[in-house]
Amino acid sequence: MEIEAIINQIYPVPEAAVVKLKQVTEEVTLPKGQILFEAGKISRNVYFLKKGIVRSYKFQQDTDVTIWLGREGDTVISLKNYVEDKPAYENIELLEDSILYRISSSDLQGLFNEDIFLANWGRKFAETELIKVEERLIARQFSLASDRYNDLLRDNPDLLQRVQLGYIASYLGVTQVSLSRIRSNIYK
Amino acid sequence: MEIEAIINQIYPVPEAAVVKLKQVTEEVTLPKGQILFEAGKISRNVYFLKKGIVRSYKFQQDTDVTIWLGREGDTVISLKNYVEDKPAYENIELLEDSILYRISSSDLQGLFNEDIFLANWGRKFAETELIKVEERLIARQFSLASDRYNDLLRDNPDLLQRVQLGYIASYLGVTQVSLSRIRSNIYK
DNA sequence: CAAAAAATTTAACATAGGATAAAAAGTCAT
DNA sequence: ATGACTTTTTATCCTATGTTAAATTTTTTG
Repeated sequence: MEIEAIINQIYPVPEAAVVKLKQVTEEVTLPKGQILFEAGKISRNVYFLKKGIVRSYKFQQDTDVTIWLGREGDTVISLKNYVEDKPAYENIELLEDSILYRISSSDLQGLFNEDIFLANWGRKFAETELIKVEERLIARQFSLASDRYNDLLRDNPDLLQRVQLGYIASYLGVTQVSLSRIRSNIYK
Repeated sequence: MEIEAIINQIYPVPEAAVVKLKQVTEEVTLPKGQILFEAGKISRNVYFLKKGIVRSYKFQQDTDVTIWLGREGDTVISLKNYVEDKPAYENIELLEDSILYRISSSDLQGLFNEDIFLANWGRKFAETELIKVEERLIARQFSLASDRYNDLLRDNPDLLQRVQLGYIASYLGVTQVSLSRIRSNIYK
């Protein structure tokens, strides 16, 4: 997915704004396993995924919980870095060899303060992500793990192909064993 | 809490921008029980809470789940209305007689497109809310209901005073009965 | 202030999903 | 291909939390 398409899919902006963004964007190819963000550290970068898949996870109390999965066209940031300039609470790694567009946070910040279209573009990005996360929080409350699995299967079948089940499990909010049970249809 | 303080607490903006916002702001006093947003409907307003308390909730499968609780200084919006101009999925009601600042979405939208400071202010608002929701989602995974209750007790003791426990329960992601058990310290 | 209504707690029982461990299946390197 | 390692499934047992209903307590209202 090309950078221009990614930008306009988040929120359409005039060509001039796209050009400004492209000027500070660098394309990088990185191998599977590469860590983009590390818990406890500050990274001054933002990425867009041209090709590949990415996992954000948190390690706590001996468990590894997947917070988010990203694919082509998604924006990869560590919220604490991006919003508050503070150390990340999560790790973000590449699950496949990937091609990414990289922008430094300070360049992006500079553009936000200088171009109103980009400022509104950044606003839309955060707003859209906000809805997604709120919907996930609500789904945890209203639906069974098996329903959440079936929803994922319906809406994002490719994720299930490309991401190992242990990661999917905690993304859905259950243990791997439990997800395995769900899949084998003990329930339903 | 005065409108100027609310605005600058979200993200500081120049006085000129505050003035623009204030020009389109109206102060309204509304009684307890008043519905600000209704599921399935579009409302073209945004509110800031000067005084009072507010609850956002969703009714589904015979259960009423509290999504969010707001108090003095908080911004009250329906995400689907605000971001996508679509019908709300939640209801939002006043839990106390309240005083609010009201702005029409179209006025706000107009300011976002005209004033870069306000556009970035709107961006910061969404970003900050995004972090809060993501942290709640993560807490659901890592902590027991009793821990989440104790965290709320520590960080927001006033909410527990002002909001009935049935609402608090689903906000924490448990049933009222379960919260009652937690409080009576069967656990811990 | 008494009656009615609403909110909270308590009790008894049920279950989705967690924990641990072992078996099976799949992947990778030599 | 063969063995080593990783991932997924299966099995057993267990617990936090759900469900329903009844008993209290608190709040509201005539």
